[in-house]
Amino acid sequence: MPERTTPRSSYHHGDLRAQLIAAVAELVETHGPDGFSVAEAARRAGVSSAAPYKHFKDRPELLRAVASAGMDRLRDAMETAAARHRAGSYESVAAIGQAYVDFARAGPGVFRLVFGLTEGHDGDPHLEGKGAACFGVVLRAVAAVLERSPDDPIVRIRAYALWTFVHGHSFLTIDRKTKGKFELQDEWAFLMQVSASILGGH
Amino acid sequence: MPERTTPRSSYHHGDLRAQLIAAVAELVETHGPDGFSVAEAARRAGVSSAAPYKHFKDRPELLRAVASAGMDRLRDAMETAAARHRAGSYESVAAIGQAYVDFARAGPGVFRLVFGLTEGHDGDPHLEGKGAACFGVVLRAVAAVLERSPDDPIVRIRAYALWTFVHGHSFLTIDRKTKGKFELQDEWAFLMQVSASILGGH
DNA sequence: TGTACATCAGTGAACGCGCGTTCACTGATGTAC
DNA sequence: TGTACATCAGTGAACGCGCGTTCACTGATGTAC
Repeated sequence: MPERTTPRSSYHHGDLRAQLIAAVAELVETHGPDGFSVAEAARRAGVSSAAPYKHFKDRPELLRAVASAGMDRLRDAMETAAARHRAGSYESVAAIGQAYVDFARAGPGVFRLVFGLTEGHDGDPHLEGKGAACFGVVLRAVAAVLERSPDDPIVRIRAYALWTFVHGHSFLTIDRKTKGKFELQDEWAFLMQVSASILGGH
Repeated sequence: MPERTTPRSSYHHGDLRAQLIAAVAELVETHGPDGFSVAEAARRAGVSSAAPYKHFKDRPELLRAVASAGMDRLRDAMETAAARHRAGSYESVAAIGQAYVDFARAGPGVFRLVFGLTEGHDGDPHLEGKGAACFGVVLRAVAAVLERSPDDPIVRIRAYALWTFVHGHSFLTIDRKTKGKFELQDEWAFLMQVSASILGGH
């Protein structure tokens, strides 16, 4: 449906920037991280193909904005999930993992984009900062479980192992690589079990 | 360097199919899974832009061939790595993981392609079969450690957990998401430790 | 061994297409007086 | 409250580009006799 959802009443749009980001996110979902065009995004926002350039310098900048917005939503989801459980519980850690996987499943294209944007624009400090914020959520949860500082190397390596694991599960899930090999019955139990086996050992 | 490496002597090329696959693999490394064109691949092989169509129906078929070749190399690397250690040892499992990570690091673009080709051409049975073969390598190694059948659900879930973990580490590594968060000192020790903690529990 | 011919793997020119981006423009908005 | 004007966020036409794919073709190769 390449129609804009809310027809514009006035000459000025008022919300174009956000709507372009949303349109690109949709396109990325259906056509992959490179399968969008500025033109198509403009079309979906009900605007001429030149309009986006009032808000974004060029195509890459628009794409980065989409990734950035995705990172924000991810961190938000992780924090909300963690807050629903007692700090220091395995559940709080598993819940972060579950939020992560759910985020990936809800928008595989944006998920891939968020983590695959290394191509070309390596080391955008803005994006890197947001990525670090996400890891911070995991770090604090793990620190609470282990009753250690988030800066403790042990906390860091365990947090990384957990992240790695959830990240891999997310990717394999959205890429349907589990098909025919392995059918996961109870994802929550799986997350709890692996969290425990990574955090439980000494 | 968009030059072909071995200048063609005769009118017939003799090795075009393989050389196109190699050229696309290179392009995918530098420009991402969608950043290649049939035209550029032909140019690199020193051939007219129509020539590839003698070997591949269309662009997607060429891309699938690249993914397929990548899968072959990956399975090969895993099998070779496993064979270097005693069957049933943690080392054999960690070695498979190391081969996997090394493969990803050696060609991040192709690695991403191999696992991200879900877009559009879902469920290519040929590719799915090769994926299953890769998982089979892990499955057999884990079965040997646990002294159980590869069909045992416990073996399957542990193998999946391991795969997940190595897959995630591979992605985070090639996407440089570890930068500033966590510097892995000894990857082999890391792989051994996590293998043990996933396989060692009961 | 020589020749006729079918087949194969290339050529190169051409097509239509959609894209990214620029440009001079114009309608709407907000603010200073 | 009214008006002049700067600024902002759009328009729409145009550009050059490279791509995917097709087509009629041709040179090289292998095989049957």
